[in-house]
Amino acid sequence: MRLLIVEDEPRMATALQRGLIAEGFTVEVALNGPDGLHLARENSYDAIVCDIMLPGLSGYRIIEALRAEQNWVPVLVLSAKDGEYDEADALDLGADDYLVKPFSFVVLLARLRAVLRRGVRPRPAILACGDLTLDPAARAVRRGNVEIELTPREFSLLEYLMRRAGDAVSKADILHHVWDAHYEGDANVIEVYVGYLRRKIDQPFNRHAVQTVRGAGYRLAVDGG
Amino acid sequence: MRLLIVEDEPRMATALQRGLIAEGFTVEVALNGPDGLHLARENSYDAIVCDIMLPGLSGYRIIEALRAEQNWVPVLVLSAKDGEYDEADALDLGADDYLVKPFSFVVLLARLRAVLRRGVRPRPAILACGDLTLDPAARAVRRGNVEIELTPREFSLLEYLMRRAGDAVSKADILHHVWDAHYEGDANVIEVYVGYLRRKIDQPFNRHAVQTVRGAGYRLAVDGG
DNA sequence: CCTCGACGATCAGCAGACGCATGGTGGGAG
DNA sequence: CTCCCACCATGCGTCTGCTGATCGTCGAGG
Repeated sequence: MRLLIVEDEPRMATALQRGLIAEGFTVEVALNGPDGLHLARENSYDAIVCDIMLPGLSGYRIIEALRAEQNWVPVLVLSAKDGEYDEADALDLGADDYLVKPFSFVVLLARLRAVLRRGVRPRPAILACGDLTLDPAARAVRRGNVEIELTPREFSLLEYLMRRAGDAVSKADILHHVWDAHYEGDANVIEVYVGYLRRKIDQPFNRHAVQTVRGAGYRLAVDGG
Repeated sequence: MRLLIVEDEPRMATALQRGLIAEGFTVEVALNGPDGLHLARENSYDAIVCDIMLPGLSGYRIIEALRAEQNWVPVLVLSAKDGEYDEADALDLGADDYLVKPFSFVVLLARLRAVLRRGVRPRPAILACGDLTLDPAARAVRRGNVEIELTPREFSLLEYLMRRAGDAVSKADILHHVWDAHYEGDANVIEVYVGYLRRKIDQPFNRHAVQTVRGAGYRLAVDGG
């Protein structure tokens, strides 16, 4: 397992490096932001351990840049900040975990292993199908650069369909995940809401973004219609 | 997005439920370990938020049981313990994240979103015979790159034949698997539906993709006709 | 090679299921 | 009170699944 540590404080960097090497990892170290981003771009690591406060380029920007380039390497953030919004921001930018200094080495190890176990699947913080995008954290939907206003129900429905983009999703599934497990009403609500959604997210002269799969349910076009 | 909360303290459970519902999630609650495990087994959640100290069955055991059954639903653990080894244990058992009480709701949300990003996606499983492909998850059939629209019955018939491509499949088998085990009607339906299929999936100037084996049934050509 | 019977293919038609639009109701927030 | 959101009910047009009848084809035996 090959790791990159991005940490500007030399003593911390060295301590981490020693500890992780002792645990059997292959470890490289960058002492500032730009170097860290450069190394992360040029090499393929199994995970990155990254400080937030870095000279030259903050940890936030590094994660943002990597994710924008479709680089889904797991990133574990270290930070002296313990504000809840700092943590939430880092995670919503695409970090995989967040540890507040001072932290225990055992915990770091466990979290590192948890993050490594998940591997490098694409897990964008913002869902996209063609030029249709949905940001779960900001609860925002856009077609290109145009923001689309959705009601809460419409939003949940679209989010669920986008997380399963390309799959045919049955109405029972939709009812369970977007409405409620013991929802008793008519499945007709789904049809109504798909109708609402289409009016808002479809573009003229294109096919529906939400396709009907007769007898099976609905499918969100991977290219967003 | 459908969540399960397993938490024995009623006030905490209710608070979480309210907050998460307000964020647009579909939420169910279990107030003890056995109920939680039961619900997790019977239903399909997008994520589980699980306390560790539970009456009847600890959170550890729940995760362990689910993972042993190949259930990889993302689990976010909550705990009042702050011993570092507890945390390491939970993560190594297959939890996906860990929060120590008291925690910030904003952070819980962000971590939940991070955990939801990866989802559970065993993708491939696309059946192919020559350039004829069938994707059961997407409920899509194509000849080359051209999408072919099939009705539900046509689709299940083709799926069954493709899963047994190259075999001669008897009409009794087809009736059992595509129709119903105790279907009483005329076996002529099969002939009718094979006809429908051929019209849609055969290419001109080629032999039938679904070949007739006189007196025995039908066989799907391995090369797709 | 021809005949005949059994098996398979095709067709038209119908009943019911399905999906969609629309307008209406009710309840909660401001 | 007003607005908006979630949901319900109705009606319509289309599609699907199936039936029953007819037509075509294969192949064994003479």
